[in-house]
Amino acid sequence: MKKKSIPSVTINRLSIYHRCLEKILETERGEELKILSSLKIAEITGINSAQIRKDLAYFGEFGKRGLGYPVVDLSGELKKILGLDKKWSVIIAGAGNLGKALVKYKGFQKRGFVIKGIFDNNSSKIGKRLGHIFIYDIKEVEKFIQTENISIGIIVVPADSAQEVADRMVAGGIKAILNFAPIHIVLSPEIKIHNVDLSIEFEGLTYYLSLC
Amino acid sequence: MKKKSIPSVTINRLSIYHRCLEKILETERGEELKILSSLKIAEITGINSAQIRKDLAYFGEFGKRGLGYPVVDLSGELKKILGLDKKWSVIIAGAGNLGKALVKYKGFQKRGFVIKGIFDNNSSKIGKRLGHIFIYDIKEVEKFIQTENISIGIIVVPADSAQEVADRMVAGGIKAILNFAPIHIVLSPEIKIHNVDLSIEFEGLTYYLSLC
DNA sequence: TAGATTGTTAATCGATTAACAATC
DNA sequence: TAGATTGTTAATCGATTAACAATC
Repeated sequence: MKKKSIPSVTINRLSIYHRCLEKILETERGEELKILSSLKIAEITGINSAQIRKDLAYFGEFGKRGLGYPVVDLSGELKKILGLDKKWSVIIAGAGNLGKALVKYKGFQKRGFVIKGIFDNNSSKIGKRLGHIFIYDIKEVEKFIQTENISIGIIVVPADSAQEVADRMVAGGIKAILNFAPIHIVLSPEIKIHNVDLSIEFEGLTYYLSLC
Repeated sequence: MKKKSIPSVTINRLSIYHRCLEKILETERGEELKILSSLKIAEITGINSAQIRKDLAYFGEFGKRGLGYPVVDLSGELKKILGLDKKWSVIIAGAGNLGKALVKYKGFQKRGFVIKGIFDNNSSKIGKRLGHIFIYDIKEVEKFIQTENISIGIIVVPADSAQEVADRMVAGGIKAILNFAPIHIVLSPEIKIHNVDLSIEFEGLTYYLSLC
């Protein structure tokens, strides 16, 4: 709860720093790399070292001058800042291929995300399971969010129904949405929405290839 | 081949404009919306209208003053700019869940992307198919890229092997990579690489949720 | 202490947006 | 013509990076 608001790119980079440190803790069994300079982190992540120090300075003084940042401590601090010290309940709207891939995605458990249910409007899917997760009728999503205390909704439905699904989620009380549907969803500003748009990524590449 | 280099966020937004226009052409059967003002596009996409005009102005004068932008013409121009008037051959490295979802992803055909092969190092997968696409040994990827003239490689292997796979792709002559592995891949600068990082997106949401 | 690296300020860079003359 | 919207300039905003005093 800082005064000056923190750029969202900074938060994105905190994720990268955190992952970098976690990896070091996993592999190098603690001994050698007790401490890491911003220059060393820069080398691993490809991010400018001044940027790293500035990003971290938004949240406190985690470093030791002349030495660097203690790996264990900083990793723990970042974990707390990013809310990865808590468990988060998640639902997925859309029992398609991408929904399936997300259900099986290993990174979720690792970060304390628990997928509580999948929702779809296709009656041939409702009542079945995807992985080990039950598929419910999308009409039940509002009630489910309330009773199961869901924090995060993932939208992997077609663009046409994405706005409607998002509205349902918000009506149920969801606070954050990750949207994979290629459409601009409008919600009241206190709901956090992030968009992942694969087409944009691909078309950035084809634009570049066309120049050659 | 413009002189002043164009911001990559501008290219991303061109994708959004293009998609917006295509959708209008699909739904409104041509009649009413022959022309669209930047203000109207702004309304649909959520992007500032001055921004839209500026983005388009990098590439030419597509609008009619007093009226707006002709939908069909502008859509065609954007299609050309983004290289979507050509076919692009693609390979996927990693026959996991995400690879599977990508193989089945409808948006590919629509944009002229043709998936020519999938590559993995798991001998129990090699020789089988994912969807209708054959799975090859990752060791053959260099040769395959050369002989099949592949332009785009998609990396959906674990972080540990991503750099190695990328190096192989580049050795084969690939020019653009879309990387889903959560690691910083280093390549010579003429190779275009875009990263899609799901963890970062999620952790942006949990950071926000933790503030509440 | 001398050497190294942080935390932070100031300079730079680049992107967004407002404003308006040009013009359909 | 009068009204509307583009294309473009100028102003604003914000993010990145260099530089360095503070300090371990």
